[in-house]
Amino acid sequence: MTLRRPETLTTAVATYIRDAIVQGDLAPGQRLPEVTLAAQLETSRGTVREALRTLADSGLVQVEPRRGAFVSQLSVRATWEITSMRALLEPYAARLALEAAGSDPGLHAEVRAAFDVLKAAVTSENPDPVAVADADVAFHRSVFARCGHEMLLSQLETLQALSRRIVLTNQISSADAPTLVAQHAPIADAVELRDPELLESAVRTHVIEAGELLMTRMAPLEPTRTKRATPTTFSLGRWPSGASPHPRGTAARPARR
Amino acid sequence: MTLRRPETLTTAVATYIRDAIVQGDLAPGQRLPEVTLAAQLETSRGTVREALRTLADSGLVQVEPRRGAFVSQLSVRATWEITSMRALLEPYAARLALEAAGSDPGLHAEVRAAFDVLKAAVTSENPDPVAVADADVAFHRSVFARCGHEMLLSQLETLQALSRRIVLTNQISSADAPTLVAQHAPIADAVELRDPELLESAVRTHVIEAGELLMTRMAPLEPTRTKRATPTTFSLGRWPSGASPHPRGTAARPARR
DNA sequence: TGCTGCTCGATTGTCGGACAGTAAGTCATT
DNA sequence: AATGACTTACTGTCCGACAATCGAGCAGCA
Repeated sequence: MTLRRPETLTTAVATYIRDAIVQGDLAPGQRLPEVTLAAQLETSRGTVREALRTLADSGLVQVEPRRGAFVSQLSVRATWEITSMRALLEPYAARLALEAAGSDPGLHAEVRAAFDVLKAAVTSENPDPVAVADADVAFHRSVFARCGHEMLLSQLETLQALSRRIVLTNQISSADAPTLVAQHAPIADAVELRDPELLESAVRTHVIEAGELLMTRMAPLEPTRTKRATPTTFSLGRWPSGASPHPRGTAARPARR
Repeated sequence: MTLRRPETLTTAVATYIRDAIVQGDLAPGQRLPEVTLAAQLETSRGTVREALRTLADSGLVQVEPRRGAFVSQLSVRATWEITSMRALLEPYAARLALEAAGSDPGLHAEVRAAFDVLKAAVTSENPDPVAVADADVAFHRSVFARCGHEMLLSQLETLQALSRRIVLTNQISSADAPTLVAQHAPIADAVELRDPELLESAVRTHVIEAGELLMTRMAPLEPTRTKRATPTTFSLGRWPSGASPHPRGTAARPARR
C-alpha cells in the first residue's frame, strides 16, 4: 500500500489507519502492533507509533501502556458518551454556522445538496451502508462546517468518526431508511428558514434520537462484562437539555487475549 | 531536573512540561526544542517528541510541521473558543454529577470545602495568583468531577488547563476578588439545594461572565496581526443558550522569529 | 537605502538497530 | 483444575545518523 504525503509521513500514516478503522476494515478490539503496521506501510516504527498516539487522542484507538494499541471498542456506554457530547456541541455549532452565513444562500444550498445525496443513498433499492454513512456524515458536516469555531469543529469531526463506526458496525440503514430521512428533513428545513432556535432543537433532537436508536439496537448484543449482571435493558434519557436519568455501565476494554 | 515515573516515561515528561506551561514557567510562544528538553530531562528525543505531540492534542502546545513545538498562544479568539466550549459542557457535567450524587451529601461537602478554600485564597490580604487559580480549578473540578462521563471529564480538564493559563497571564484576581467569590457562590448554593436546573444555569452564567471578563481584559493588549485592523473592541456575545453575534478574529500563531 | 538571492547553522522528520522489561500464551507439575 | 516455570511477541526507550527545511545573516544589486 502506498501513501500520499500531505504534511508529514506521520499524518499520512494516521489518516491511513483512521480510514481503515472508520471504514470498518479493522474490527473493534483488533490489535495494532507497531512493527506489523510499520512493515505494511513501509515506514519506521517511530512513525507508526506517533500516528497511533494521535489516533488515541481522538478516541479511535486505545493505547494501553505496555500492551499496545487496539481499535477502540464501541460499548453502549461509549455510544452514550459520544451521543451526549454531540447533542451538546452540534446544535450550537449549527447555530453558529447559520448565523455566520447571514443572508448568504450558500449554506442552505450546500445543506440541501447534501440532503439530496443522503436521500438518494437511502432510497436506492439496494442501499450501500457505507454510502449511506458517508452521506450522513457529509450532511451533518455541511450543517456545522462553517461554524467558525476551530476547537468545536475538530471536536465534532472526531465525534462523527466515532459515530460513523458505531453505525456501520450495527447494520442500521436498511430498515431505518425512512426514519433517517424523516429525521434529517427538519434540519434542512430549519436552515432554509434561517431559524437558529429551530435549527438547534432540530439538530439536538436528531442526534439524540439517532443515538437512542443505536443504543437500543446494540444493547441486546453487548456481552456482559461484570459479574453483577449489568441490566441489558438500558434506561435511556438524561440528555442535554432534556428529560431525566441516564445509563451507567462500565466502559469496554479489549479482552486480554 | 528529575522525573517521577507514573506509567511511562513519556507521560512523566508530558506532565512535567504541562505543569511548566500551566504554571507559567514557560511563556506563550516560547519554543520547545526537542533536543534541549531531552537534554534537560535526561531522556531521549523520541520520548520528548511523543510528549509534545500529546500536549499538542490538548492544545497547550502547538506543533508546526518542520518548525517545531511552541507553547500555544492565548489570543482573544482562543479565549472565546475555550469559554464557549466550557459554557456548553460544564453545566451539563455539573448536572450529571449532581444527579449521580443523589441524596448523598458527599458532593455538597466537597464543593463547599473547595469554595471555602477559594474564598480564603481570594480574601487573604495578599492573594497569591497561583493559589487563587488553583483554588478556582479545584472548585470547578469538585462540581463536575463525578459526572461519570469520561469523555466529558477529560475534555473539561483540558479546557480548564487552558483557562487557567489565560487567567494567570492576565493578572486577574487582585481587583476581581469580590466578583470571583460572588460568581461562585450561586454554584455552591445550587449544589446544596440539589437543583439541577439552577446549577446548570449558575455554572453557565459563571463561565460566560468569567470568559467575558477575561476577553475584555485582554482585548486591548492583543497585538494587531492583520493589516486591516481588527477592531480592538470586541462585541461579546453569542454564547451557548444566549444572545446574538460573536467575535471573529484570526487565531494567533507564534511569530516566525 | 531597500530588496533579492545565497550560504550556513539549527532543528525537525524519519530511519534502523538494539536491548531490557512486561504481558500473554504454553506446557509441565502437583 | 489450579499453579508455576518457560517462551514469545511486543512495547518503552535510547542511540546515532542523515536529508530536508526553516530562518537568519550576509552579499550583491538596483
